[in-house]
Amino acid sequence: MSSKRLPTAERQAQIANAALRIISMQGVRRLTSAALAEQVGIADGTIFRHFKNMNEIVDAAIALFEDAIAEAFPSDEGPPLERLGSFVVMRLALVRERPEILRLAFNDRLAEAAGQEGAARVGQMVERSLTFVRRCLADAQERREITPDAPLALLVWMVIGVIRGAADTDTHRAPREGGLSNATPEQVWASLEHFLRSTSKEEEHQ
Amino acid sequence: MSSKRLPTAERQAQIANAALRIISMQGVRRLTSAALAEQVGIADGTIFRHFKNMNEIVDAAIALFEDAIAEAFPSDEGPPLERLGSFVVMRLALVRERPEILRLAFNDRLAEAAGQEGAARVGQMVERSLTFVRRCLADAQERREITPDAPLALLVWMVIGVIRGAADTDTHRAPREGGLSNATPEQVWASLEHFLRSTSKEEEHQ
Amino acid sequence: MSSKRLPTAERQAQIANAALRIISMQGVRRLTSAALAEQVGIADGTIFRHFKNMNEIVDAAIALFEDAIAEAFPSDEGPPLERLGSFVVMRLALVRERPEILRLAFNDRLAEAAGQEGAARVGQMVERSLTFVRRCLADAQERREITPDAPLALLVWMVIGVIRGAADTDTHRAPREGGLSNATPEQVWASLEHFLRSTSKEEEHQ
Amino acid sequence: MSSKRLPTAERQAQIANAALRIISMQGVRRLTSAALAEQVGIADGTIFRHFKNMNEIVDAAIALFEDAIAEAFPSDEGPPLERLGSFVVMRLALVRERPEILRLAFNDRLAEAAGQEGAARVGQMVERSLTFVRRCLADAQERREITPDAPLALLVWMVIGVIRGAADTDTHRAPREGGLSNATPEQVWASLEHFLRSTSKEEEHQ
DNA sequence: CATGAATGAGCTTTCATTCAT
DNA sequence: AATGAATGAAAGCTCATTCAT
Repeated sequence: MSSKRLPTAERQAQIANAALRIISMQGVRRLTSAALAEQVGIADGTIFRHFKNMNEIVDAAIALFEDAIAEAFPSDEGPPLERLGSFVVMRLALVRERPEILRLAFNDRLAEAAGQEGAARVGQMVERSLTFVRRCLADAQERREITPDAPLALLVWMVIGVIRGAADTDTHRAPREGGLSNATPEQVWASLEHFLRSTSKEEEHQ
Repeated sequence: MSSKRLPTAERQAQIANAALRIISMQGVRRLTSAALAEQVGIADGTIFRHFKNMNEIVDAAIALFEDAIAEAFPSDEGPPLERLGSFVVMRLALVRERPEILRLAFNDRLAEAAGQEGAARVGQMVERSLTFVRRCLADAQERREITPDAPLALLVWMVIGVIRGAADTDTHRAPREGGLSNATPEQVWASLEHFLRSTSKEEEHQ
Repeated sequence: MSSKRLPTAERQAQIANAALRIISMQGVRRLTSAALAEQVGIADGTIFRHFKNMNEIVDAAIALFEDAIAEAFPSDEGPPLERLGSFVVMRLALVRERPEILRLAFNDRLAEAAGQEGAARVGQMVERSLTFVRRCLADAQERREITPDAPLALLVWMVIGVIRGAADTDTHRAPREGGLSNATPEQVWASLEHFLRSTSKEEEHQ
Repeated sequence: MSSKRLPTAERQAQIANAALRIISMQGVRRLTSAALAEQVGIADGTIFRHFKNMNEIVDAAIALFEDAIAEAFPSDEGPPLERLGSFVVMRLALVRERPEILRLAFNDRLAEAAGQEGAARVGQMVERSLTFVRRCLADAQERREITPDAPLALLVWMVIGVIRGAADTDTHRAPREGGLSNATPEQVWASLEHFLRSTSKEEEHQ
């Protein structure tokens, strides 16, 4: 898959990506130095010219994951439901483009391969996403754009649930009637937003 | 952890349970015959008097999982939102009582340890749950108990998202302000139901 | 294969016979306590109620072998070719009736399973047979019943070769044209004797 | 017993040879990866960089056996007793030079270690040898160089018996009076040929 | 006597890691 | 930088042997 004598930086990237791919497609148990070497197209011993040991490879894979997630955060400015919309759309796009990334977030695989410290890093990114969503929703509730009497956590779970569902559907399962697999991220968000907003109308009418 | 000379059936149950626990708490890579033996309190060789090999242990663990999930299905009778309510409450209760079970469903760990065939079995239980939820929601939409213009898949993901969220919150993370960790399953469902129903009121007013 | 609560002596015989059978039909590597137990129809632990350990089982099997061989020795009296004839006929009969016995003699399997001391015992029985044949042939040479200028060892090997050949043919291979598999032991000996004697005629004619 | 860092091909040869040696000198049960590694002078894990598993090691050993036997076949041309003479001499030489080879042929050890398929391969080489001898003898009978009224199978067994006897004598037992251990292969064949031919003279005289 | 659960040593195999080439 | 042979520590599994029931 790869030729000879690349600079370490490039090889490191190849290896980290291969690790991410293997973990998310075949599982942690298959993440072996031999499997990595084969994917990258080098001899197994060569792996350790570029990384001190397997832990550092998983660290590098986590870094890739962190970067990808970090890029999929919209700005903190603007009206809450707009911020949330950007977030959802970006995440759904990420699901489509790099399905392996989000599969890891909802799935302790990377964490497992990474041990204590790595698990914490993955957990932090997840936490940061939850916090982002929570803040948007809290603001929206305050502005009465969505119903304020639904517990915040419930709303967060529902929004995150949609992203998870999309991640699962895209990767595991065949498209299904009533599914949203061929809806664009924007269409999905439109439906979700409409649904969230609709709950507040009721209050106004009261 | 255990006394001596138990009948095979009992040991098998102990071992399968230990496997479930290890996979869900420590990850597939830690599911070793030594770890199992230690948890059960027997020597490692003894494991294989009770199971032919590790695969069969994972199979047994999957069977436990299947049984637990199968028991957490309510009847198919009755009004849709009532059925859905029972389902959600049962699943949330399962999350509280046996947190390791649902962590597996949302988490390819068991599947990974189990290979092709085992993965399929886990997938089927998940699918069956999704189908149950989808049917309840479709019926509710038909009866106009919830808004009919939200895509069905979206609703399914939101409901499932709540269960997943509960599963994650309960196990991974410290309770948090705005969380629902100390709400009872019934309270969580009440909020969720209120929220779902509120969306249909709007239509009536139009 | 067997019922419950037999006296030790009987079980010992069953077990030793089973060992002989397994070694000669399936090979030393398959001689395990579990395999023995299964053949005899008892639980594996029970084996060691009747024998202290596997070595003693092999010893007992060797004893069976020794007895069978010892019984297949004719008297030392009489004209040499007659003695030799009895010997050959008895051995060929043994090949037919209990093929596993002679397969072991020509085959270090028992010896291998038995270690140093057991190997020596098997070797002794073989030696005793060789010596018997050698003596008959030497006497016959002296009496000019067979040619005296063939080296004795050569004659011994040829006679033993016939017995080995019969042992192999009977067990391994399908009967073949030109074979002797359906000749009686007596017929085989008649041919062999005729052949041996024929070599001496020549001398007489000189 | 060996230095470090040899190319795989060489190590494979070393390992296969060691396997052959161990099987024939110590028995199948002693053919363990540890024993092989020790003989070759490497660590046990290293064995499996050169062979996928023990089966393949036994296969390689069988290949060595096959090659050695195949080389010890003379041409099919020429007068039958001359062909047979070459065969016998070559085999006796093989016995002297590489005693482990022929011990395997007369001994199911390799076959046992090799399972079904391997056993068949060993059996074929044996069969091929028997066929060669049978054909020589049949031709010789037709030409009246040896007596035509001895059953062919009997003659085959006697000739093969001489080779077996030599193989056994050389390896197992101390040289003995009346033995042929210090006769050259050519001398043994001379005696054997003389003996075989002598049987036909008789007929001429009749 | 018989059973079968338990043990622990030993075997095959895998794998991260090192290092001579 | 790259290779691939070598290492040694597990991991999975087998088996003789013990012993509570």
